[in-house]
Amino acid sequence: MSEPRWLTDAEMQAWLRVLRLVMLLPGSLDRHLRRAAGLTHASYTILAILSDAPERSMRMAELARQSATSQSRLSHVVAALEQRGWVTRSPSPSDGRGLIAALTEEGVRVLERTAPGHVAQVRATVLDPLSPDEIAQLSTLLGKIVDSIEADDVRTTDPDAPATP
Amino acid sequence: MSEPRWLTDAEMQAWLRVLRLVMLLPGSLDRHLRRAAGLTHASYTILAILSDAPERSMRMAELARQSATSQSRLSHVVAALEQRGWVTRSPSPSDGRGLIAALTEEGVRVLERTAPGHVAQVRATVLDPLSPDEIAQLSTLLGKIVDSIEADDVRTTDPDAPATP
DNA sequence: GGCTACTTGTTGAAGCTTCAAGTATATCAG
DNA sequence: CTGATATACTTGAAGCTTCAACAAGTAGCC
Repeated sequence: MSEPRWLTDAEMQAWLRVLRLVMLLPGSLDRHLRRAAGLTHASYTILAILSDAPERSMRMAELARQSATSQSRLSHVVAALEQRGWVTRSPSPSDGRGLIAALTEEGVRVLERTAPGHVAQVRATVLDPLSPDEIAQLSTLLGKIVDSIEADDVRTTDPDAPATP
Repeated sequence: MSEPRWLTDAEMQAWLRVLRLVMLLPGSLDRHLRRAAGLTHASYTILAILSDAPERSMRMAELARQSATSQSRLSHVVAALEQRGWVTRSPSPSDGRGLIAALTEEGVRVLERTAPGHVAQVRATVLDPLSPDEIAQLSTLLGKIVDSIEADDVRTTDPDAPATP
Protein backbone atom coordinates (compact mmCIF):
# COMPACT_ATOMS: atom_id res chain seq x y z
CA MET A 1 0.00 0.00 0.00
CA SER A 2 1.63 3.19 -1.18
CA GLU A 3 1.67 6.48 0.67
CA PRO A 4 -1.43 8.45 -0.40
CA ARG A 5 -0.93 11.92 -1.83
CA TRP A 6 -1.21 14.63 0.79
CA LEU A 7 -3.76 17.40 0.20
CA THR A 8 -3.02 20.47 -1.90
CA ASP A 9 -3.89 23.86 -0.44
CA ALA A 10 -7.10 24.06 -2.43
CA GLU A 11 -8.11 20.56 -1.39
CA MET A 12 -7.30 21.25 2.21
CA GLN A 13 -9.38 24.41 2.20
CA ALA A 14 -12.36 22.60 0.74
CA TRP A 15 -11.95 19.73 3.17
CA LEU A 16 -11.73 22.04 6.17
CA ARG A 17 -14.97 23.66 5.11
CA VAL A 18 -16.68 20.32 4.72
CA LEU A 19 -15.51 19.46 8.22
CA ARG A 20 -16.70 22.74 9.63
CA LEU A 21 -20.10 22.25 8.06
CA VAL A 22 -20.36 18.77 9.48
CA MET A 23 -19.28 19.95 12.92
CA LEU A 24 -21.55 22.97 13.11
CA LEU A 25 -24.77 22.21 11.31
CA PRO A 26 -26.14 19.34 13.42
CA GLY A 27 -25.70 21.23 16.64
CA SER A 28 -27.27 24.32 15.16
CA LEU A 29 -30.32 22.40 13.94
CA ASP A 30 -30.65 20.60 17.25
CA ARG A 31 -30.56 23.78 19.27
CA HIS A 32 -33.22 25.52 17.22
CA LEU A 33 -35.56 22.54 17.20
CA ARG A 34 -35.07 21.77 20.84
CA ARG A 35 -36.00 25.30 21.82
CA ALA A 36 -38.96 25.35 19.49
CA ALA A 37 -40.46 21.96 20.30
CA GLY A 38 -38.18 19.88 22.49
CA LEU A 39 -37.28 17.91 19.40
CA THR A 40 -33.95 16.55 18.25
CA HIS A 41 -33.18 16.99 14.60
CA ALA A 42 -33.13 13.21 14.32
CA SER A 43 -36.71 12.98 15.56
CA TYR A 44 -37.87 15.96 13.51
CA THR A 45 -36.58 14.21 10.41
CA ILE A 46 -38.59 11.10 11.21
CA LEU A 47 -41.77 13.12 11.66
CA ALA A 48 -41.12 15.03 8.44
CA ILE A 49 -40.56 11.92 6.36
CA LEU A 50 -43.64 10.25 7.76
CA SER A 51 -45.81 13.27 7.05
CA ASP A 52 -44.92 13.10 3.35
CA ALA A 53 -45.55 9.38 3.07
CA PRO A 54 -48.79 7.75 1.92
CA GLU A 55 -51.05 7.19 4.94
CA ARG A 56 -48.44 9.14 6.88
CA SER A 57 -46.84 5.81 7.63
CA MET A 58 -43.83 3.77 6.58
CA ARG A 59 -41.93 0.59 7.33
CA MET A 60 -39.13 1.06 9.81
CA ALA A 61 -36.48 -0.20 7.42
CA GLU A 62 -37.58 2.21 4.71
CA LEU A 63 -37.66 5.03 7.22
CA ALA A 64 -34.11 4.17 8.20
CA ARG A 65 -32.98 4.26 4.57
CA GLN A 66 -34.64 7.56 3.77
CA SER A 67 -33.37 9.26 6.89
CA ALA A 68 -29.87 7.81 6.58
CA THR A 69 -30.22 6.56 10.13
CA SER A 70 -29.06 3.25 11.55
CA GLN A 71 -31.87 0.86 12.41
CA SER A 72 -30.84 0.84 16.01
CA ARG A 73 -30.92 4.59 16.26
CA LEU A 74 -34.25 4.70 14.51
CA SER A 75 -35.60 2.17 16.94
CA HIS A 76 -34.64 4.33 19.91
CA VAL A 77 -35.90 7.54 18.32
CA VAL A 78 -39.25 6.08 17.32
CA ALA A 79 -39.67 4.52 20.75
CA ALA A 80 -39.26 7.98 22.24
CA LEU A 81 -41.69 9.53 19.75
CA GLU A 82 -44.19 6.80 20.57
CA GLN A 83 -43.84 7.60 24.27
CA ARG A 84 -44.82 11.15 23.50
CA GLY A 85 -47.81 10.00 21.50
CA TRP A 86 -46.61 11.44 18.20
CA VAL A 87 -46.06 8.16 16.40
CA THR A 88 -47.50 4.65 16.64
CA ARG A 89 -45.99 1.31 15.67
CA SER A 90 -48.09 -1.53 14.36
CA PRO A 91 -47.11 -4.87 12.83
CA SER A 92 -46.97 -5.09 9.06
CA PRO A 93 -49.79 -7.24 7.65
CA SER A 94 -47.68 -8.48 4.74
CA ASP A 95 -44.43 -9.24 6.54
CA GLY A 96 -44.37 -10.72 10.01
CA ARG A 97 -41.02 -9.13 10.79
CA GLY A 98 -42.07 -5.67 9.78
CA LEU A 99 -43.31 -2.76 11.84
CA ILE A 100 -45.08 0.21 10.39
CA ALA A 101 -44.58 3.58 12.01
CA ALA A 102 -47.39 6.09 11.58
CA LEU A 103 -47.78 9.73 12.50
CA THR A 104 -50.61 10.46 14.94
CA GLU A 105 -52.86 13.51 14.72
CA GLU A 106 -50.94 15.07 17.51
CA GLY A 107 -47.71 14.29 15.69
CA VAL A 108 -49.04 16.14 12.67
CA ARG A 109 -49.79 19.15 14.81
CA VAL A 110 -46.32 19.18 16.35
CA LEU A 111 -44.81 19.11 12.91
CA GLU A 112 -47.08 21.85 11.58
CA ARG A 113 -46.16 23.99 14.53
CA THR A 114 -42.44 23.37 14.11
CA ALA A 115 -41.87 23.26 10.38
CA PRO A 116 -42.08 26.99 9.57
CA GLY A 117 -39.37 27.91 12.02
CA HIS A 118 -37.22 25.06 10.86
CA VAL A 119 -37.59 25.99 7.20
CA ALA A 120 -36.74 29.55 8.08
CA GLN A 121 -33.54 28.42 9.72
CA VAL A 122 -32.59 26.21 6.78
CA ARG A 123 -33.15 29.13 4.46
CA ALA A 124 -31.25 31.56 6.61
CA THR A 125 -28.21 29.38 7.13
CA VAL A 126 -27.93 27.23 4.02
CA LEU A 127 -30.05 28.32 1.08
CA ASP A 128 -30.34 32.09 1.20
CA PRO A 129 -26.60 32.79 1.04
CA LEU A 130 -26.54 31.08 -2.37
CA SER A 131 -27.95 32.03 -5.76
CA PRO A 132 -30.23 29.56 -7.58
CA ASP A 133 -27.29 28.60 -9.77
CA GLU A 134 -25.12 27.98 -6.79
CA ILE A 135 -27.80 25.86 -5.18
CA ALA A 136 -27.86 23.69 -8.28
CA GLN A 137 -24.07 23.43 -8.19
CA LEU A 138 -24.12 22.47 -4.54
CA SER A 139 -26.66 19.81 -5.24
CA THR A 140 -24.53 18.30 -8.00
CA LEU A 141 -21.33 18.33 -5.99
CA LEU A 142 -22.86 16.90 -2.85
CA GLY A 143 -24.65 14.26 -4.86
CA LYS A 144 -21.29 12.91 -5.98
CA ILE A 145 -19.81 13.05 -2.51
CA VAL A 146 -22.77 11.42 -0.82
CA ASP A 147 -22.75 8.62 -3.36
CA SER A 148 -19.12 7.90 -2.74
CA ILE A 149 -19.58 7.92 1.02
CA GLU A 150 -22.40 5.45 0.71
CA ALA A 151 -20.34 3.27 -1.60
CA ASP A 152 -17.46 3.36 0.84
CA ASP A 153 -19.72 2.48 3.75
CA VAL A 154 -21.06 -0.53 1.94
CA ARG A 155 -17.52 -1.58 1.10
CA THR A 156 -16.15 -1.21 4.62
CA THR A 157 -19.19 -2.47 6.50
CA ASP A 158 -19.75 -5.61 4.46
CA PRO A 159 -18.89 -8.79 6.35
CA ASP A 160 -16.83 -10.04 3.40
CA ALA A 161 -15.06 -6.86 2.45
CA PRO A 162 -12.21 -7.33 -0.02
CA ALA A 163 -9.20 -5.56 1.45
CA THR A 164 -8.63 -3.16 -1.45
CA PRO A 165 -8.35 -5.70 -4.27
CA MET B 1 -43.79 36.81 11.71
CA SER B 2 -44.88 35.78 8.25
CA GLU B 3 -44.98 32.24 6.93
CA PRO B 4 -41.59 31.52 5.35
CA ARG B 5 -41.52 30.33 1.74
CA TRP B 6 -41.50 26.56 1.43
CA LEU B 7 -38.63 24.97 -0.51
CA THR B 8 -38.65 24.59 -4.28
CA ASP B 9 -37.78 21.19 -5.73
CA ALA B 10 -34.24 22.27 -6.52
CA GLU B 11 -33.78 23.69 -3.04
CA MET B 12 -35.21 20.59 -1.44
CA GLN B 13 -32.90 18.35 -3.39
CA ALA B 14 -29.87 20.38 -2.39
CA TRP B 15 -30.99 20.47 1.23
CA LEU B 16 -31.58 16.74 1.36
CA ARG B 17 -28.06 16.17 0.11
CA VAL B 18 -26.64 18.51 2.70
CA LEU B 19 -28.53 16.55 5.32
CA ARG B 20 -27.34 13.25 4.01
CA LEU B 21 -23.75 14.44 4.03
CA VAL B 22 -24.10 15.62 7.58
CA MET B 23 -25.72 12.37 8.67
CA LEU B 24 -23.27 10.05 6.97
CA LEU B 25 -19.84 11.62 7.03
CA PRO B 26 -19.17 11.80 10.78
CA GLY B 27 -20.06 8.17 11.32
CA SER B 28 -17.97 7.13 8.38
CA LEU B 29 -14.93 9.02 9.63
CA ASP B 30 -15.40 7.69 13.15
CA ARG B 31 -15.60 4.11 12.01
CA HIS B 32 -12.45 4.26 9.94
CA LEU B 33 -10.43 6.02 12.60
CA ARG B 34 -11.68 3.83 15.40
CA ARG B 35 -10.66 0.71 13.57
CA ALA B 36 -7.31 2.14 12.63
CA ALA B 37 -6.32 3.63 15.97
CA GLY B 38 -9.15 3.55 18.47
CA LEU B 39 -9.60 7.26 17.81
CA THR B 40 -12.74 9.30 17.45
CA HIS B 41 -12.74 11.82 14.67
CA ALA B 42 -13.07 14.51 17.31
CA SER B 43 -9.84 13.41 18.95
CA TYR B 44 -8.06 12.88 15.65
CA THR B 45 -8.85 16.47 14.76
CA ILE B 46 -7.32 17.72 17.97
CA LEU B 47 -4.13 15.77 17.37
CA ALA B 48 -3.97 16.98 13.78
CA ILE B 49 -4.39 20.62 14.68
CA LEU B 50 -1.79 20.39 17.42
CA SER B 51 0.72 18.74 15.12
CA ASP B 52 0.59 21.70 12.73
CA ALA B 53 0.91 24.30 15.46
CA PRO B 54 4.16 25.93 16.60
CA GLU B 55 5.73 23.81 19.36
CA ARG B 56 2.98 21.33 18.63
CA SER B 57 0.98 23.11 21.28
CA MET B 58 -1.92 25.49 21.56
CA ARG B 59 -4.20 27.22 24.05
CA MET B 60 -7.40 25.29 24.72
CA ALA B 61 -9.63 28.17 23.64
CA GLU B 62 -7.81 28.52 20.34
CA LEU B 63 -7.96 24.78 19.81
CA ALA B 64 -11.71 24.94 20.38
CA ARG B 65 -12.08 27.70 17.81
CA GLN B 66 -10.01 25.98 15.15
CA SER B 67 -11.73 22.65 15.60
CA ALA B 68 -15.22 24.16 15.82
CA THR B 69 -15.69 22.28 19.08
CA SER B 70 -17.36 23.51 22.24
CA GLN B 71 -14.99 24.17 25.10
CA SER B 72 -16.72 21.58 27.19
CA ARG B 73 -16.35 18.92 24.57
CA LEU B 74 -12.74 19.85 24.02
CA SER B 75 -12.13 19.57 27.72
CA HIS B 76 -13.47 16.01 27.79
CA VAL B 77 -11.64 14.99 24.63
CA VAL B 78 -8.29 16.39 25.73
CA ALA B 79 -8.70 14.80 29.15
CA ALA B 80 -9.10 11.45 27.44
CA LEU B 81 -6.12 12.07 25.17
CA GLU B 82 -4.07 13.02 28.21
CA GLN B 83 -5.07 9.77 29.92
CA ARG B 84 -3.65 7.91 26.96
CA GLY B 85 -0.46 9.90 27.11
CA TRP B 86 -0.83 11.52 23.71
CA VAL B 87 -1.30 15.07 24.91
CA THR B 88 -0.25 17.07 27.98
CA ARG B 89 -1.84 20.12 29.57
CA SER B 90 0.24 22.78 31.27
CA PRO B 91 -0.69 26.19 32.62
CA SER B 92 -0.10 29.16 30.37
CA PRO B 93 2.75 31.35 31.61
CA SER B 94 1.15 34.53 30.31
CA ASP B 95 -2.46 33.99 31.43
CA GLY B 96 -3.30 32.35 34.71
CA ARG B 97 -6.60 31.05 33.37
CA GLY B 98 -5.11 29.46 30.32
CA LEU B 99 -4.03 25.90 29.68
CA ILE B 100 -1.76 24.87 26.86
CA ALA B 101 -2.28 21.50 25.28
CA ALA B 102 0.76 19.92 23.67
CA LEU B 103 1.26 16.81 21.62
CA THR B 104 3.63 14.24 23.16
CA GLU B 105 6.13 12.21 21.18
CA GLU B 106 3.83 9.26 21.41
CA GLY B 107 0.98 11.43 20.20
CA VAL B 108 3.04 12.36 17.16
CA ARG B 109 3.62 8.71 16.41
CA VAL B 110 -0.07 7.86 16.69
CA LEU B 111 -0.88 10.62 14.26
CA GLU B 112 1.85 9.62 11.81
CA ARG B 113 0.56 6.08 11.90
CA THR B 114 -3.06 7.14 11.37
CA ALA B 115 -2.89 10.07 8.99
CA PRO B 116 -2.18 8.21 5.72
CA GLY B 117 -5.24 6.01 6.05
CA HIS B 118 -7.36 8.96 7.03
CA VAL B 119 -6.20 11.06 4.10
CA ALA B 120 -6.87 8.14 1.81
CA GLN B 121 -10.42 7.95 3.08
CA VAL B 122 -10.98 11.68 2.70
CA ARG B 123 -9.70 11.44 -0.85
CA ALA B 124 -11.75 8.41 -1.69
CA THR B 125 -15.03 9.72 -0.32
CA VAL B 126 -14.88 13.49 -0.73
CA LEU B 127 -12.14 14.79 -2.98
CA ASP B 128 -11.56 12.21 -5.69
CA PRO B 129 -15.12 12.20 -7.05
CA LEU B 130 -14.65 15.88 -7.93
CA SER B 131 -12.51 17.67 -10.51
CA PRO B 132 -10.15 20.43 -9.35
CA ASP B 133 -12.68 22.98 -10.61
CA GLU B 134 -15.44 21.34 -8.67
CA ILE B 135 -13.32 21.28 -5.53
CA ALA B 136 -12.85 25.02 -5.87
CA GLN B 137 -16.60 25.47 -6.36
CA LEU B 138 -17.36 23.36 -3.34
CA SER B 139 -14.98 25.40 -1.26
CA THR B 140 -16.64 28.64 -2.32
CA LEU B 141 -20.17 27.42 -1.68
CA LEU B 142 -19.42 25.86 1.68
CA GLY B 143 -17.51 28.94 2.72
CA LYS B 144 -20.69 30.97 2.38
CA ILE B 145 -22.80 28.41 4.18
CA VAL B 146 -20.39 27.96 7.05
CA ASP B 147 -20.17 31.70 7.54
CA SER B 148 -23.91 32.03 7.75
CA ILE B 149 -24.20 29.16 10.23
CA GLU B 150 -21.59 30.75 12.42
CA ALA B 151 -23.35 34.11 12.19
CA ASP B 152 -26.64 32.48 13.10
CA ASP B 153 -25.07 30.67 16.04
CA VAL B 154 -23.67 33.90 17.42
CA ARG B 155 -27.06 35.53 16.99
CA THR B 156 -29.06 32.77 18.69
CA THR B 157 -26.52 31.91 21.37
CA ASP B 158 -25.82 35.43 22.56
CA PRO B 159 -27.28 36.19 25.98
CA ASP B 160 -28.73 39.46 24.70
CA ALA B 161 -30.06 38.30 21.35
CA PRO B 162 -32.41 40.75 19.69
CA ALA B 163 -35.52 38.81 18.74
CA THR B 164 -35.30 39.43 15.00
CA PRO B 165 -35.30 43.26 15.09
C1' DG C 1 -40.84 -30.61 5.23
C1' DG C 2 -36.51 -29.11 6.90
C1' DC C 3 -31.86 -26.55 6.30
C1' DT C 4 -29.46 -22.65 5.89
C1' DA C 5 -28.85 -17.94 5.11
C1' DC C 6 -30.61 -13.45 5.13
C1' DT C 7 -33.64 -9.59 6.68
C1' DT C 8 -36.19 -6.98 10.23
C1' DG C 9 -36.30 -4.92 14.41
C1' DT C 10 -35.15 -4.49 19.47
C1' DT C 11 -32.31 -4.17 23.56
C1' DG C 12 -28.90 -2.64 27.03
C1' DA C 13 -24.42 -1.18 27.96
C1' DA C 14 -20.68 1.75 26.78
C1' DG C 15 -19.16 5.92 24.84
C1' DC C 16 -19.56 10.61 23.39
C1' DT C 17 -21.74 15.26 23.50
C1' DT C 18 -24.40 18.83 25.53
C1' DC C 19 -26.05 21.64 29.07
C1' DA C 20 -25.85 24.21 33.25
C1' DA C 21 -23.32 25.34 37.03
C1' DG C 22 -19.04 26.27 39.28
C1' DT C 23 -14.06 27.89 40.06
C1' DA C 24 -10.45 30.86 39.00
C1' DT C 25 -8.26 34.63 36.74
C1' DA C 26 -8.19 38.84 33.95
C1' DT C 27 -9.88 43.43 32.71
C1' DC C 28 -11.92 47.75 33.22
C1' DA C 29 -14.34 51.71 35.21
C1' DG C 30 -14.47 54.72 38.80
C1' DC D 1 -7.68 49.51 44.84
C1' DT D 2 -12.23 47.81 44.61
C1' DG D 3 -16.20 45.97 42.64
C1' DA D 4 -18.41 44.48 38.44
C1' DT D 5 -18.09 42.07 34.37
C1' DA D 6 -16.05 39.04 31.06
C1' DT D 7 -13.07 35.19 29.78
C1' DA D 8 -10.90 30.40 30.39
C1' DC D 9 -11.60 25.99 31.66
C1' DT D 10 -13.67 21.98 34.19
C1' DT D 11 -17.14 19.03 36.03
C1' DG D 12 -21.03 15.77 36.47
C1' DA D 13 -25.44 14.49 35.03
C1' DA D 14 -28.63 13.77 31.37
C1' DG D 15 -29.40 12.65 26.73
C1' DC D 16 -28.31 10.62 22.36
C1' DT D 17 -25.80 7.30 19.35
C1' DT D 18 -23.24 3.22 18.45
C1' DC D 19 -22.08 -1.42 18.93
C1' DA D 20 -22.79 -6.23 19.55
C1' DA D 21 -25.87 -9.69 20.62
C1' DC D 22 -30.31 -11.47 20.17
C1' DA D 23 -35.23 -12.87 18.86
C1' DA D 24 -38.32 -13.62 15.25
C1' DG D 25 -39.69 -14.12 10.42
C1' DT D 26 -38.88 -14.94 5.46
C1' DA D 27 -36.89 -17.22 1.37
C1' DG D 28 -34.48 -20.32 -1.36
C1' DC D 29 -33.02 -25.03 -1.87
C1' DC D 30 -32.79 -29.91 -1.83
